[in-house]
Amino acid sequence: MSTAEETAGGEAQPWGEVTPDAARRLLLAAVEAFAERGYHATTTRDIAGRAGMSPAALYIHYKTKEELLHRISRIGHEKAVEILRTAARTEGTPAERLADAVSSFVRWHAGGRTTAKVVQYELDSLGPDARAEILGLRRQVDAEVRGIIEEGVRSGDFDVADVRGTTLAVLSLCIDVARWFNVDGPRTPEEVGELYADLVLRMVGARGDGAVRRP
Amino acid sequence: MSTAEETAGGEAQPWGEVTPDAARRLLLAAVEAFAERGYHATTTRDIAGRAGMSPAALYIHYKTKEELLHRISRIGHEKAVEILRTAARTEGTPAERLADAVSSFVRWHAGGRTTAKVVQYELDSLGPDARAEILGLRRQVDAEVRGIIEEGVRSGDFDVADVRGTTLAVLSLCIDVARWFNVDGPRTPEEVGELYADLVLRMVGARGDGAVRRP
DNA sequence: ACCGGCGCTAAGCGCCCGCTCACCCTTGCC
DNA sequence: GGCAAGGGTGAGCGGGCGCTTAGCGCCGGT
Repeated sequence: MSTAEETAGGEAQPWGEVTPDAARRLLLAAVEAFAERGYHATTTRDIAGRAGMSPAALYIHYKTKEELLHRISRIGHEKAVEILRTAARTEGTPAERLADAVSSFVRWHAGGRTTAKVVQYELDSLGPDARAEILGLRRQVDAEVRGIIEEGVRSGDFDVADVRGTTLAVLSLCIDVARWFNVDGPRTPEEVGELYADLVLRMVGARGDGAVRRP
Repeated sequence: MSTAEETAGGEAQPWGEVTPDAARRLLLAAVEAFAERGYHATTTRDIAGRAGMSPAALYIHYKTKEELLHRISRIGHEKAVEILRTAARTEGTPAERLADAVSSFVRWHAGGRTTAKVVQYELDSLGPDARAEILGLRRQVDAEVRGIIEEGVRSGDFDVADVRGTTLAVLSLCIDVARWFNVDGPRTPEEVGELYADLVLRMVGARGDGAVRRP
């Protein structure tokens, strides 16, 4: 009713749901710092400083430094599940849905590289409980992609020998974008998304898509 | 002349070239600790403890904690270049050489996951000079794979629209194995290597390999 | 038998970490 | 205007960090 809830276009700004404004600024500062230097190398003083506050202010909104990472990780993973679920539920052939899933997932990793890096690579910095919770979300991510591939195999659109292994490889390819993508590099997130969608369609042996393969 | 220099089989034990025995034990302990907890979360006391020595002993063989990471990273990257160079220089079709490069590179990441994790994911923990040196080795890694793909395109064996982007994707796929591979999981490094070689041949549109694609 | 030197340790220095606490402004309600 | 409440601050705590230093035991050479 009040502020910043609209998801009109599709992405809007990602952290609209974090409600006290100071808490959001702190979270955003933490994302930047964690992405640049890693969780363990980031100090609470650094996070507070980036948010324009004193070190003590952090502990009004978050119990510990780890809670910051936990919150970031959960929100990020929920977004990832949402992206893949949306692609999986649209209408179209398995090939179209897989291409949609891969290109939007890659766009998210490339465009929001800062967030994605923290979400994908700082999992081990969480304690056992938080870690276990996040692993549940990762299983959902895997299940969405595997579902599309399985359906393509059943319908004969895909030719895949090892469905679980190929699913893993497809996700791995998308996730690793967060490691190497460079905002100042030669490619836009959209271009990488398209390239990767083509590559993945080839990986699953999709008929009649991507490259010229019609006799 | 004296000890442990033979590379007979191909891999032997990886750290044979680190000469004072205590220095090698420290390096091995550092690899384990960095892989488990990350560079910044690892203490020099932990490294020395794993090697069965006092904290001060570390500084007899290494100037700083960062020098340990630097040494590990350089040795690992040199091994990576060597693996790819060997595959690129063998005789055979581009498809055979690419499959060889991918499967052996993946085997290295999966089998030596501990080392590979440190080598591939702790680059940013190095200082600017060491980082720049390692980036040079990474450029060699990229060049080896790109060379094979370019040759396959020239000979008409491969069908690739974006050579640089595809090279990046192939390497990315292999490297990310170090993140997810689980020694207690269902796949051996050899199996993953074969699966990935097939997937990569499909990515480059190789004719007459891997899956049934003959009319 | 002596001894120089190397590999190693016990102790500890100075620093900065995550986090706490006592207190202070601002704001909104009566 | 009084005042409770909540967001914010300055100072600082206990502790663990990377790294140093003084000195000890062992070992090969003569």
